[in-house]
Amino acid sequence: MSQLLYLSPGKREQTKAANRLAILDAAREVFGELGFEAATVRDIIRRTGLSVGAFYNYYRSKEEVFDALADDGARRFRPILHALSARASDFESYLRAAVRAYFDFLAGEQESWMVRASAGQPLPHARNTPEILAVFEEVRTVFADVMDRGLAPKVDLDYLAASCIAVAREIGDKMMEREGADVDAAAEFVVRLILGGVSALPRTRP
Amino acid sequence: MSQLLYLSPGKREQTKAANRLAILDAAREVFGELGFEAATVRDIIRRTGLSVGAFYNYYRSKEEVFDALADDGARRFRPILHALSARASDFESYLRAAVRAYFDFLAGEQESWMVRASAGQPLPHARNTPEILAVFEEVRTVFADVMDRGLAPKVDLDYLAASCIAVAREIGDKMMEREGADVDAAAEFVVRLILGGVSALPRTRP
Amino acid sequence: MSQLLYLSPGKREQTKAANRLAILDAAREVFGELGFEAATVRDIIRRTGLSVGAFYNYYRSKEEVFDALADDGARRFRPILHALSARASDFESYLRAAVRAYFDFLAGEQESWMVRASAGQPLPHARNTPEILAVFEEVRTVFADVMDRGLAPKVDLDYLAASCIAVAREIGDKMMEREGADVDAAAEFVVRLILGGVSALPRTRP
Amino acid sequence: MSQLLYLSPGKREQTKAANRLAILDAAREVFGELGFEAATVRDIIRRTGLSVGAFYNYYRSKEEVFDALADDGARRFRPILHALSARASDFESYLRAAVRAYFDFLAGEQESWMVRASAGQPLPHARNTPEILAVFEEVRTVFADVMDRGLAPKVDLDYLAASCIAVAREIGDKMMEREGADVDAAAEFVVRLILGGVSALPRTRP
DNA sequence: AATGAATGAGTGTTCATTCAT
DNA sequence: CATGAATGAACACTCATTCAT
Repeated sequence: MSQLLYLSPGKREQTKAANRLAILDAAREVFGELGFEAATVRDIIRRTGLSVGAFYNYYRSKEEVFDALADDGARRFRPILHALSARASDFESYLRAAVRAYFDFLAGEQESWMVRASAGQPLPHARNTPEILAVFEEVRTVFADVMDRGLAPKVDLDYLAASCIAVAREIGDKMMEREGADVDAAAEFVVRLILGGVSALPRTRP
Repeated sequence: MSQLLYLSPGKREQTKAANRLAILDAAREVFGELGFEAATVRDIIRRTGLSVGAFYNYYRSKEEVFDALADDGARRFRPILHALSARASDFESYLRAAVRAYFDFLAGEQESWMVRASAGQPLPHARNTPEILAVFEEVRTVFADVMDRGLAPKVDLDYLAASCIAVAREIGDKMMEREGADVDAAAEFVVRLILGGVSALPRTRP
Repeated sequence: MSQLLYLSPGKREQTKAANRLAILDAAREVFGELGFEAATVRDIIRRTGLSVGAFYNYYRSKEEVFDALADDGARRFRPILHALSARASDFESYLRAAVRAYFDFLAGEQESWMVRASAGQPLPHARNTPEILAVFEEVRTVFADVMDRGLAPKVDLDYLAASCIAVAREIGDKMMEREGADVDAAAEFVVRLILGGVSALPRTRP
Repeated sequence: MSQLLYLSPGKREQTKAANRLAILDAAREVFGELGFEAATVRDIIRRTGLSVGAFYNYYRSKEEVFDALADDGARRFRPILHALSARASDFESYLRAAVRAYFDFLAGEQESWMVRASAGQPLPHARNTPEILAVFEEVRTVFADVMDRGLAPKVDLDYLAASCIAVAREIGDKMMEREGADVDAAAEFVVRLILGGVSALPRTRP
């Protein structure tokens, strides 16, 4: 009655991985465009050509893809940041490199976002890609390290990290919204603001 | 007209106003905790002890409370900001006052938020109270004005405003999360960071 | 605290009757335009300037006004029909008079209907004014009487009455829908159809 | 593509078709008994044993089933009527055949109706199955054709068609309400009434 | 009596998730 | 493993009806 088409085990694994990735990519787009709540599982699988059922073969819930996205983002951005921090000889050059890396990451990540933004759609009610969230965590860690190594003055770490991330993120978004995003100018803006700010900040007592 | 007038409109109006406010407050909390999409009308009215129907007696839709919230926030914060900007003689004193005002506003606004934050609930998927959004708009306007009056160097207005708001917001949140929020220290941090940063920023060609 | 405006008892009764009638009239319009289900109590009282509460002072439910409407219609049409049947000397003249009376009644009743019909609105999903229903019952009774008095051949009473009513109603509606309703022509059509039909009908065995 | 094909599509398609039909049947009943507005989607699916969700798997809205019902009715009755009109050599035989066909259609359609009618339920507030509406349109068309071919005298087409339909429908209903419906007698009644009536009708000037 | 805010069951519809095929 | 129909809890919103004033 029912006929099975067998694939070589290698091929099988390959398709599995491909499907997993396809779902992840689709989810990234959809969550970016619609936000977590508004996005539906069907929105996601529609872009993959798979079936609803298949989705649940790879991820146990909508929430799980969301989280997987975070892991994925972090996994891909962390090495970049670490390499930079290892190579860094002073705070300024590290910061500049990190901001650039972040903006590039952003630009690569958010091709979908640009479509929406330039289409002037009525901004969705929710945002905050899980990837970005993960990156936040990463940045904070690296920042602590940089400070430990004496490359930056000891100021309120939590506040500074939060500020840097906030500014980078905000300017990043603003940059993306402008016609013909000028990554260099935006990065320069962020770096100078932070650098100037840090030098004026009250030192923490060790 | 056959009309009996029961003249205790005071009490009636009173409860009406109270209910309207109760719904607004509850909505502020719920939207803050859950985001617009995830928040349900029932979530809101549950905190007021009213009925579903009552909600729709006061607001025509979920969207309308959301907007009312924005109006409310803007209406209450705008005058404060305007007064400050009128009184300001230099950028530093204006900025310090504005940040303080914002933090106080935040502290008043978000008693509910603290409950949630300390309860360690499983991070909500969306945030961004409409009130905050309205304040954003206001701040940007005032900033432009301050710059026009020559109280601050002419730098990329959009980027600067966005940065200030982002930093203030982020530090504000972080401050609220800490035990025994030190408003003074937080404000000082923000002011110095911005001020130091601005002085290092590239001037825009007029 | 609460102040009562007293009216003379006469006036009081007058307003009560007026309100009762106002509700009835409004209900006639609304049911005609929207149908029973789609019509809301608020639709009705909105046209009277009264309050929701007042509605329930006069009628216990939406259904009750609907029924009251039927009673009202019957009460007003019955005497007309009876007078005609008393005066009638032969079936043809009775029928002609009755159809005319019905069409006039219809025309008077349904000024509201015409508005809707001519506005080409997308026909509502339900109709059947209770008034019409009551008239149906009345007509059947009179018909039986006419037949008993030997003014019409004895045919299947139920079927004949039903047929006459159906035709009169249908042609009445169609007539109302046409530009510049020609009551005479429509009545003549109905009368001749029925009369010609009756003469061809199989007699019932007494 | 990694694809397993379970080849028992017959059963799947079978249940799907059955469900689609079940919903249609249930909708016919419910709309007939309650009218479009009063009928709820839940009323419909309750009779199928399916879930609310299933309903929306087959029809996109309550309105869509309603329309589907019309299509269905027209689709099934049109061929019958057309065949008759093609075969007809004179008006009388055509009319008789058409009335019979209509009554048979009615009888087949409305098994559910009988249950309700005999149960003496508190008369529904609205009726008019979309199927019936569709049939109306069909009949009018065929009638025009018959008249064009000279099989019937040229009288006010609109009025005649409306009358015939009204009579047939009314007598059909009445017939169904009687114990042991006598289709022959009812049809004969209608045919004679119409035929006799038509011969007495005023001719329209061509 | 008149008023209009309060109530809550009920409506159409969506969507995450399950499960027979 | 893939599929997509089935499920039902949940949602935003409506409305007949009640009741404190």
